[in-house]
Amino acid sequence: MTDKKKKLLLVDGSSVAFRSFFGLPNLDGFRNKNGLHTNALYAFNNILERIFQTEEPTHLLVAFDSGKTTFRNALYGDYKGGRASMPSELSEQWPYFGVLVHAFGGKTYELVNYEADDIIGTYSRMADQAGYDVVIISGDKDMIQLTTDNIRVDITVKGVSELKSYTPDVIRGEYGIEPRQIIDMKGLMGDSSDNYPGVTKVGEKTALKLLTEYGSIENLYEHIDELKKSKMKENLINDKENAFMSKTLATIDLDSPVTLKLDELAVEGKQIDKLTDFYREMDFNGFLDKLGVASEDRSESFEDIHFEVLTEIRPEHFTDRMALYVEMLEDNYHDGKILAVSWGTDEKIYTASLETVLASVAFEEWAENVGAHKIVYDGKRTMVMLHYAGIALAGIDFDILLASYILNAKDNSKDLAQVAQEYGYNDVSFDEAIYGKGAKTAVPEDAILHDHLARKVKAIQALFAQLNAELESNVQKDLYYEMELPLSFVLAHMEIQGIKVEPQRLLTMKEEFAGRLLEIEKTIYAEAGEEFNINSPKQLGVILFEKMGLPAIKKTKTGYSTAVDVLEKLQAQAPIVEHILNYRQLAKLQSTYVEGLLKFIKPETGKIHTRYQQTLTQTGRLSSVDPNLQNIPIRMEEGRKIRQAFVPQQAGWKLFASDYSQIELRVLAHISGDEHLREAFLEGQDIHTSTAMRVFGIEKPEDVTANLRRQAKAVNFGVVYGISDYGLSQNLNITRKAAQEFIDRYFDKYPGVKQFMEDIVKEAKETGYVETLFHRRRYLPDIHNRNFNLRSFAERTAINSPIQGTAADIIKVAMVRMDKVLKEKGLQANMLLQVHDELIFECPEEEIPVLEKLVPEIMEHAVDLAVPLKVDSNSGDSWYDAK
DNA sequence: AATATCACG
DNA sequence: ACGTACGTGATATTG
Repeated sequence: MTDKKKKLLLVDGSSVAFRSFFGLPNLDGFRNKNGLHTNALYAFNNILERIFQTEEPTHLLVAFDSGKTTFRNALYGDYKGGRASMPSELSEQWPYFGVLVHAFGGKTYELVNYEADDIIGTYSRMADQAGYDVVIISGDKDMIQLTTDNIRVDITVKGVSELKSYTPDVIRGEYGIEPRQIIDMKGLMGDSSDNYPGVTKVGEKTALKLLTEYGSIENLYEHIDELKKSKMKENLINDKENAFMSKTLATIDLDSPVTLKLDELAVEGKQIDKLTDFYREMDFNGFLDKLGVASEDRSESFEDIHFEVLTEIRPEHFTDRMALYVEMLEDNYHDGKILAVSWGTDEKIYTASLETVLASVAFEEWAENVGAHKIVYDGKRTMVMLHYAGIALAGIDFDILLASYILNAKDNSKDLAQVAQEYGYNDVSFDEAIYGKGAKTAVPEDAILHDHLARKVKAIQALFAQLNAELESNVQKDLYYEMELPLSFVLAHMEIQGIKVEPQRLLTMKEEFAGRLLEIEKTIYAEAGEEFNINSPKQLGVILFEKMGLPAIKKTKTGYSTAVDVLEKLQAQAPIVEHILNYRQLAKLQSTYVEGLLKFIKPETGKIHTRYQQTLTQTGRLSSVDPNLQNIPIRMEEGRKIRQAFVPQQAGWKLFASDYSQIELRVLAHISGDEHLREAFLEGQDIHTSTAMRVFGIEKPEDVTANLRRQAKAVNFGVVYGISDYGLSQNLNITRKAAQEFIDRYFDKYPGVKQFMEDIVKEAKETGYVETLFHRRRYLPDIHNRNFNLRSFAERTAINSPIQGTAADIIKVAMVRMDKVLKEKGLQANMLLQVHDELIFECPEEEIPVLEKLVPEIMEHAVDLAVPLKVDSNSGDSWYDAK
């Protein structure tokens, strides 16, 4: 029986720490709860993890440089001179690298007067002689001088994400010299980062040529007379001293006075407790979860939680004010499976299986009782889930997720533990730790599941008061209680209601499109002279710009751009271009809308049930997913026909749609108070025509040509987006200079708008955030960024968000009121969809006249602005016809 | 998992 | 000089 061969892993801690820091430059993304930067520690952990797995070392030493000066400074005062000092963001992490290594069961070492290189060199030689395999990890290429048949050196490339292995053979192959000659090479070349000189004008190539011929610096200088007269020879002679000194500096000491014995470097194995403590301190939750034992281990550190698993639910299990949590793993709650339910107060928490809940009258009575107050996490989700279980949840008083989103739209994590942690509550696990992720997702045994749910309920209880108080201090209680929370109930109803879609209409289109696609495909292949994947921008680029020689107008990160604006410019040059544009358009309709929507029609009801994301956008808008019903085609007639498939749920009913006209510009007129913009709306003028008249100095509206109106419209859009000359020039296909002139003229004519833009950016810089009319906040951390791009982006965002956000607020108010009025009036009409500035209803034909009055009434008076709001309405037998 | 493209307001 | 319009989601390809 033979022992496994011993393997020593030597890590240049200082150099790998530096590489870790600069390889993961996302400083803001990696900070723990105390504000400590953790990016380098995170990357360092990754590299340790990886080399442990791939190398399986029996021994480990991580060496660090010690202090500023070493014996090399005695030799050459400027050694490593001129180096920028360590950034504070890295130095604050420095003390923790050792802690991490020790938690991994490894030793660290540093030695006064010596560099990490020398420690590593010394141990590598000791181990080599003792018959170990040795692997060295460093970011410093000088280290490859240490390679032997038993010593491999891995150098980090691209941060720390990749390692390049050096062995004597690799060095011979790459440089044509032996490892021991590396120091001669460095001696001749010098090293700019370590700041030693070498020989003037001698770089890697020359050095290698000389070494292949003469073998070493010593031998070279012995034969220096044999060299032909040249500038290089002169330099060699002049810099002889430097050459020898540099060689010495490059030479790693193999006999430094280290004190640890090889045996003492044996790996002790991961110290799970230390590692857990470390990860917890750094907030490395992903690593905690990966520890495997972590969830158990973590829950040991949790405070004990007392809860009761009920098998029979009775009225005494409920009191007035309780937290409620319903668990489901699927994102899409329209067809997921409830795993279990938990509810409780500060004193008492219960959990129960779905079966138990369904078998109980008491639960349903409590859940449906508006007077029984509930605090939840993601109320809309909870309502829809329970709806499918036959329970009409009512009485939601507070929604933790919704509140955290209002307090900071960045807090839109699905995970309760994430939100809890941000508010300093840590007694609850991340879902990933309990259920795993990806293919490994699994439901744990009941004991763990119920414990997890009980902790969630406890967290919900614990967070309520704090979040509520923060809403209060931000003056956001109205926004929350009057708008967002009631809206979440309205949205739940809309999602449950769904919209009916005729599969037959889509299937007919599918067949037609398939035929036409095939035809266009054939034409394109013929014109290209070969078959290729038209859907691949890469392959298409090769055909258009290489094979056919069309001019490449724009490039992307990965190659030629083949986007519409590019293709449109090439249209005249080759007929294939137009065919590609047609193909693209049809392929998009086919895959995303025809086939895509068909997949979402519920067979039982013939309806599509989207989900609105109420806690996602940074501006306060909703978004729609699975499927997205907010981007159904309308601009092109071809695509618009998709809307013919969207119909009322029963015969004799109609679809009814109302949309705000120019709501964002009206909002701008209000919040900027600009006199001329306000006047235009008050007088009911066509806003783009009015802008054209002012900006282009035209007297009469009838003199504004279609083209001038188009340009004015682009300027108006630009204003809302936080205009820039470049953006406008791109949009209008004009020069930057011309675009700038438009902007100057606009600001000249609308000074209130200009003032607003300046003021709002100033406000953002002072407070760090901007607000809508209803106090919805958007924080702009980049507003002070030194990076021009990031700062400019933040400035444009400061302008756009209050406008887009106020418009979003307004339609939300309208939705809440609309829902209420429909109920009060006992109408059968259902609100089905929201598309940012538009609401879509279905109703019996006879209710159409009612809606025609009622909906614009509510929408136009959702808020009182300095300009009127205007709403246009239409109805028809399909969404297509409600135009 | 990232990138390019394109659908909407 | 810097390099861009604001806000989203779905699909297909490719590394």
